[in-house]
Amino acid sequence: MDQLRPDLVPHPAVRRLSLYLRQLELFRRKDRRTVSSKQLGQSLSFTDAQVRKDLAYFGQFGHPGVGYRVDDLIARVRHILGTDKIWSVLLVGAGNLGRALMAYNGFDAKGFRLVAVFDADPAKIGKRQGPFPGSTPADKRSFVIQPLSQLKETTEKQGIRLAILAVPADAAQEVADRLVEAGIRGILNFAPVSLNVPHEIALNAVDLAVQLEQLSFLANFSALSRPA
Amino acid sequence: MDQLRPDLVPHPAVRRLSLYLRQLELFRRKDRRTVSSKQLGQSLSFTDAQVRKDLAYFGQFGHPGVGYRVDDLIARVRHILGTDKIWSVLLVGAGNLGRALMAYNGFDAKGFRLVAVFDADPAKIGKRQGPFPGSTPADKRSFVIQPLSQLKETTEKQGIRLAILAVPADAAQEVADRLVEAGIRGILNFAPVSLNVPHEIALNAVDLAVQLEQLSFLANFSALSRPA
DNA sequence: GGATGTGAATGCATTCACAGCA
DNA sequence: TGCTGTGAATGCATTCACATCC
Repeated sequence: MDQLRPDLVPHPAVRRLSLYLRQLELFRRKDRRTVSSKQLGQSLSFTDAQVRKDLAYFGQFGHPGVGYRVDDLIARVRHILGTDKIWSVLLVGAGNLGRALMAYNGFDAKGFRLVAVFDADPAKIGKRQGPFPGSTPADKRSFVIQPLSQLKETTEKQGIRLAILAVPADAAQEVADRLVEAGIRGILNFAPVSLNVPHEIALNAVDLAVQLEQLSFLANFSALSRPA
Repeated sequence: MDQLRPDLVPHPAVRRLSLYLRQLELFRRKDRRTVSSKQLGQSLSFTDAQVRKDLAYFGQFGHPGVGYRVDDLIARVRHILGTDKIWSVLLVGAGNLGRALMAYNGFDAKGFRLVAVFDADPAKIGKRQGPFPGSTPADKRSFVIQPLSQLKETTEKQGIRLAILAVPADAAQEVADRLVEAGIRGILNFAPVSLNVPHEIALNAVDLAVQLEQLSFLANFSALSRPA
């Protein structure tokens, strides 16, 4: 696995790997010990062959006649995805979405920890956000909003490698540049713009409008293309 | 265009169509009158051939020697995506993410309008959320949280066809079932679970963990696979 | 010259189908 | 028998390359 050449792996396969992990964790919560490619596939509407092929890109994890041991496969997939270690993550943008992300407490279980929050607005800088209602008693985290000028220092000091970008569209590219400059290795962009970053920086985007437009397109025609 | 068979169109092409639209609107704001497939492609890191092929799935919109008229192409793409009309959208889940979505005011410009919000929590029902700071003066919208029991009635009365699902994972499937029952045609799911819905219902999912895991995978190897 | 639209060629990803193992 | 892992076959999507038009 450590000799894995990730550029030989189909991108869609990596995406599905995350979904397999999510389902496996669900199976484990239900105390399932093993799962077959068929069962795992069905739970996600993929074929069994797809599941086996995807997993086989990364190694031989299964047991013929038995399936995959749930615990074991979870550990393997986490290792492949790199989430068997904890990633420190920073957030830029303490607006509405930013606050929702600060309040979200599903990060830790997935191997991510939000450790710093930045914003350009002087009115917000230095203010403390949180702790948030609904967070577990053990997890009364809160964040002091930092100015962008501290991006590099904080990133280096805290060994942060991933960033979530939740700023207005017209600020996004500039912030992205500064993130790269600060040494960030991957950016999750929620701003509705296409960012330019050096090719060695991992980039992922979530655009609400794009998502809704897909639905709009499909929903317009679902009546027609219904077979039954 | 109205005779378009959307099942003949590659799914990735539809996704890119949304991105083209976003870029076109950007070009228009900069008062560009026409744009070539090459320019449009470059702005998104696609090839010019990709852009032309994608657009050609839907019709002949370009002018040889000139390119595409920005205004015209925007109108065409909107029509294809179905966002030349306004879609009423409902939201289920008035938690942190739900609140961020209520406060978001980019919906209207894209052809969507959030018109109703539901939650299962009796403590929230009947309460008014908003208006939200940062919204334009003309747009002081607010929402009275409705109980799920009103899902069907509200959906029908207001002609709502799309839903955004922002509830905890363990409630998501049940809510999805009720949305389908209420006559919803498309669901955007933010809960980290795989939903089962009838195939004629359009479904799109955004899972924060999945997004971050992709970055984690890529960032782990970006140092290795750097060519320069 | 500068651009589109599009068949043909290529390249990827998915699916099939089966040998081999528990 | 039940299931994995995997080459071979298929099916999609992307890219090429060029006829066509302004």
